[in-house]
Amino acid sequence: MNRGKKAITIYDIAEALGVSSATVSRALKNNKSIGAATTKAVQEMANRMGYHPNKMASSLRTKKTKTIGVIFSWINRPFISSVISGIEDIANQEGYNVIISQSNDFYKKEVSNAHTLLSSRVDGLIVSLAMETTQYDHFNTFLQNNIPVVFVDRICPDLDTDRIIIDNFDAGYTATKHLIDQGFRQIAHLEGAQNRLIFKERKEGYVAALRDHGIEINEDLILYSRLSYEEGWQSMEKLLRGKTIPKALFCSTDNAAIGALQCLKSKGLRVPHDVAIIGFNDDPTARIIDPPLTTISQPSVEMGRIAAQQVIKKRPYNESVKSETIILKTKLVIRGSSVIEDVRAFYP
Amino acid sequence: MNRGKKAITIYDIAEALGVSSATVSRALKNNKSIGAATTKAVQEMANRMGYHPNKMASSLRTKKTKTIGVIFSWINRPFISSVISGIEDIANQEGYNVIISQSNDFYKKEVSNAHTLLSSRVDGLIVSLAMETTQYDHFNTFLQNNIPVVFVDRICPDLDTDRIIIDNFDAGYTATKHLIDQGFRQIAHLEGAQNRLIFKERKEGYVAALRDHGIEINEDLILYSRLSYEEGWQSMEKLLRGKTIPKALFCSTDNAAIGALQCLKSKGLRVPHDVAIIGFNDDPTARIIDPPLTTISQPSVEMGRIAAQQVIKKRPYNESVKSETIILKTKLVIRGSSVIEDVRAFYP
DNA sequence: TTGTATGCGTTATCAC
DNA sequence: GTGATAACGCATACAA
Repeated sequence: MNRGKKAITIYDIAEALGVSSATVSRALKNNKSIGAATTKAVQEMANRMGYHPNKMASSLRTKKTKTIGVIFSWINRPFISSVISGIEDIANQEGYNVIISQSNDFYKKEVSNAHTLLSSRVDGLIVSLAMETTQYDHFNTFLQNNIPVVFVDRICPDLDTDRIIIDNFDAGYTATKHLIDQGFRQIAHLEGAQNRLIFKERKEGYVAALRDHGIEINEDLILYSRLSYEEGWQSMEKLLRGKTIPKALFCSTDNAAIGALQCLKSKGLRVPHDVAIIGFNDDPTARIIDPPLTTISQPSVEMGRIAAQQVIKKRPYNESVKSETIILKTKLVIRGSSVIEDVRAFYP
Repeated sequence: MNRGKKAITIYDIAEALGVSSATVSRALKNNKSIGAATTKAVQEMANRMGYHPNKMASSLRTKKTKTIGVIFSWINRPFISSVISGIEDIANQEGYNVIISQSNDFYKKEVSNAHTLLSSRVDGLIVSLAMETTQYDHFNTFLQNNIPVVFVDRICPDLDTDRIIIDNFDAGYTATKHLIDQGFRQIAHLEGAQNRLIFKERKEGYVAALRDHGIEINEDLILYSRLSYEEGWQSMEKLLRGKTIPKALFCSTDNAAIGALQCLKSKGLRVPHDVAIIGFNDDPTARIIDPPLTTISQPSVEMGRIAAQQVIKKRPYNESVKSETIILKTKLVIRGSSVIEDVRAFYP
């Protein structure tokens, strides 16, 4: 089988059956104007001949591609790959394809990805912004052409589009309050890039919780980084060298929290007895580390599903609803890293 | 901006410039038969008008979609999402789109995904088989139509296609030998579905290593499961209730290994002193758990990159090379879970 | 209930 | 160098 046989078209089926291509086209879509017998004959023949409809041709004609474009920073991160899994789930159910691209947190790559997806004439776009991005022109063409854009997690405050998010302020507040409730008052925070709303709001929640409980904000206890494992470790070292060593720590990612935790362990300090820790995301590592990490869990797969549903079910803009912001619930998962009486359960 | 303006075409540019659409088409592709001045004018106008080429039309005409289809079991797993990240990386570099679908380890979904991707007329296919799959007809159409199919990790032994794999036998052998070298002789194994080659070969490596060192195979020490965290835990419990309690354990996934490890810890047993453990994959959890898990690491991102390169660069079948099997190196990452003199480093 | 004819936006084959 | 035109495979308005 050396030469590629060329793909079967509706014309081939039509010829084999002695009917017109129009009839075949209709019969394949179960158009009721076609007789039951013909319809059956066409579909059987299509099967027998190994027909696979050409999506390009159909899309060109109907101007619908049944394709969702996706742009995320990195797809190999627990939270993000779960969101994508959710997107793919619904898309598949609804007969949509998903084209995935990653920005690697670069503005330029995000723009280029957006252009590519525009050329692919996606029917909708799901985006979580790159760390760098502060300009949003590359999404305008989508909006102008009435292609629904849904932001997930790292949203765009300036654009009036659908958004699927969690209440990051509330989550930050809850996490910090939990530490306060355990009796801690010197509470540090590892913050992320403040031009991304999620990190800004988590920090604001932290600050508000302290304020509400009469605890003064100590800027020395707030450290900025990109919140990787390594940076979590380094930040902890910096904190340990500081004037006031915190008794507790709220981190805006699990990675940073776990880095900090390992740093403490490496120096013979105990968690939570010397420093209590809370992370953010509930990555698989969180329940595995010893002590297991208290953290904020987000419904990642669900976020993806909802995002896909929004894109697919989206009403046209000229109806009453212009854009929707859907806020999902988070959960404070309390584990050993923040609670002194260590009732730690190994089993999930 | 309520009504969607319809997308710009080469005709719009042609009209604006008073040239023909053919000239525009050529100029946009930097065809040298077009004068430098015209070319420049066209490209500038295209930019100014916000032109984005319609991929559907172009694909229909050229019969090339510049799209790679991908089928994996689940995309939210560390190893797999890294492979995909690698694929996307190269694809992006080469101007290809990536359409992702997951089989959820179901045969039926894999077949349906394959059909969808066929309809999308992907220029190539990258697959890692579902757990269930034992029939491979759904890939034949691709091969007959000369669409390159590359299997990654979970390959198809019956189909003559490109493959990107690791030497699972060697890895299983190396892992087991490492345990033997530490002085262990009662070594158990948690195996996966034997109809997937990767698990079969890992087990065969384990068996061979034991044989080569004069250790008898004890079938009671070989337990089958789907190798999840929970199943790893349960398998460990079963082993602990057995006649001969193993001194060491080689698991075909990190998840199972970590489940087993946590089970031991929950019962007050110590790793590696009571039971030494080795996993497989080097998931992020492996270096985080206490003690850190000795495991086999695979170059996951690299596997993805190579798979994408194979798909894109693929020579036509009528040249001399028909198919290639690329075997990548694995590495035994030795950590605290398998070595008694616990020189454990917390820092990566 | 079915057939005919046209166009979707590109590219490629001719011709000039 | 550039222009006219056909063709890719499908869906649909209009006829019959």
